[in-house]
Amino acid sequence: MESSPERRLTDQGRERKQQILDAATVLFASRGYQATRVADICAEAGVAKGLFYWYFDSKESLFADLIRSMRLQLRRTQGAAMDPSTDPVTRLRAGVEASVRFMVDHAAYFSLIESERTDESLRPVLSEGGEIYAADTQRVIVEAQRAGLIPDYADAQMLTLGVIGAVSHFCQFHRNGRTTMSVDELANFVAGWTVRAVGADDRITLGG
Amino acid sequence: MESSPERRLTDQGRERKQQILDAATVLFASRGYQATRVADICAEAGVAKGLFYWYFDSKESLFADLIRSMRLQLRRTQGAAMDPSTDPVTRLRAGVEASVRFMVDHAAYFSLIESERTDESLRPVLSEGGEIYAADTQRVIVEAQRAGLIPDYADAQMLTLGVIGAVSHFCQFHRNGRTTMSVDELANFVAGWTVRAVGADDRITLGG
DNA sequence: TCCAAACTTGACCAGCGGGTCAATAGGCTG
DNA sequence: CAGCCTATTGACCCGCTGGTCAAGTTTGGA
Repeated sequence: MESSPERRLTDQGRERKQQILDAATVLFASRGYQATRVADICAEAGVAKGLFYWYFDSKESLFADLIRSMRLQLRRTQGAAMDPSTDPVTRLRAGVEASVRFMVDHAAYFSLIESERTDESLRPVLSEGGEIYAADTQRVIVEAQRAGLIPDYADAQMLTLGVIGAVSHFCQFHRNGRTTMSVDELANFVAGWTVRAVGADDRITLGG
Repeated sequence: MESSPERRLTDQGRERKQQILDAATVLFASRGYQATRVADICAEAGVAKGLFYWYFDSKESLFADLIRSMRLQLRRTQGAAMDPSTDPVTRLRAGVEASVRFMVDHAAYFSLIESERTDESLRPVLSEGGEIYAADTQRVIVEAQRAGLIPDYADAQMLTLGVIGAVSHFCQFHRNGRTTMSVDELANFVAGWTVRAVGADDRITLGG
């Protein structure tokens, strides 16, 4: 019931908190949120159960912490990915590749998000972001359509959904071991896939 | 502990069982498997708790029933949609459209599958199929590659994953209300998307 | 009409799991 | 050293939930 808004954590305290956070990440990712017991987290972190509630208000609050911290990281990384001086299709390609790499690197996080997407009690935390990515992507696509690089017979919004979905799905397959491609190959393949799907394919002289 | 392999169900019995199945479907879809209590299912179905265990061995066994029956239906539907006398790309298109329609029609089921994908205890049941579906799709793609309708610069397996992923994520977006397309529009759009992504695009005279 | 099997009920049970708490140790500051 | 705050423990609590059971009702068939 404690854990007031501001409580001074010593170095050791911060370390312990992170330790619990890490343990939770691992377990959440492999079993999902619901199926992971607070006792499991504590065991994994090697601390007593009471300590969990010294650092977190509840299991759910820890989850929220986790998600928020990840989103921060993702936005930072993504921002650096696309060179604004290049044409929109190139940027789209670069963005997709960067996203794939990031998602593969942080597989545990994304596995977690994926699995708890429909959990009612967690929905607010999960949906509070996400639209941002969509907006970023859609902007590039619209720009490409204006430049005539993507035919506009399809709704930009649908194309955006497709791109986002493709990235997340291919990464999911990669996590599940359904493909053994290296990260580089995967990133390249997904980029090609989305560019083609979006109708911006510039292959003309491609062959077997 | 009962529910022997063979027990004669009367008409009323079958009806009741279906009733419970239906109630479970609704609740699972909206709250997920873990968060749905057996008591909730019984309340929704309007029967006493004991009756649940007259028709099912356990909560998990009911879940398995649900998944298996749905997979059967999907495969039947898809098979019926693809006319073997047509070329592989046309068949791919038809299969995708049929799948989209089916998934939209049975949104509740697929929402369920999506949400419980990473649940450890449910993984066996969930993954036991799926490969069949993938194999069906991959066969068509390979055929198309052999016929020269799809360039073979890409691995057929990856293209297959892409198709399956696209169908399921577009349907997911539809369930979540991220798109307001009608089913017909959606099916058509997804078919176009996958055909393009796979590299079998035959648009030449398409315009705005 | 009568038996057995199908069906239906709701009280009950056992264990699990999130959360609490009192007690204790350790460390910083005056 | 005294006082206070952080840190840490593990036993304990209690509500919830999957599953059981004994008892009763209905149905189908001989």
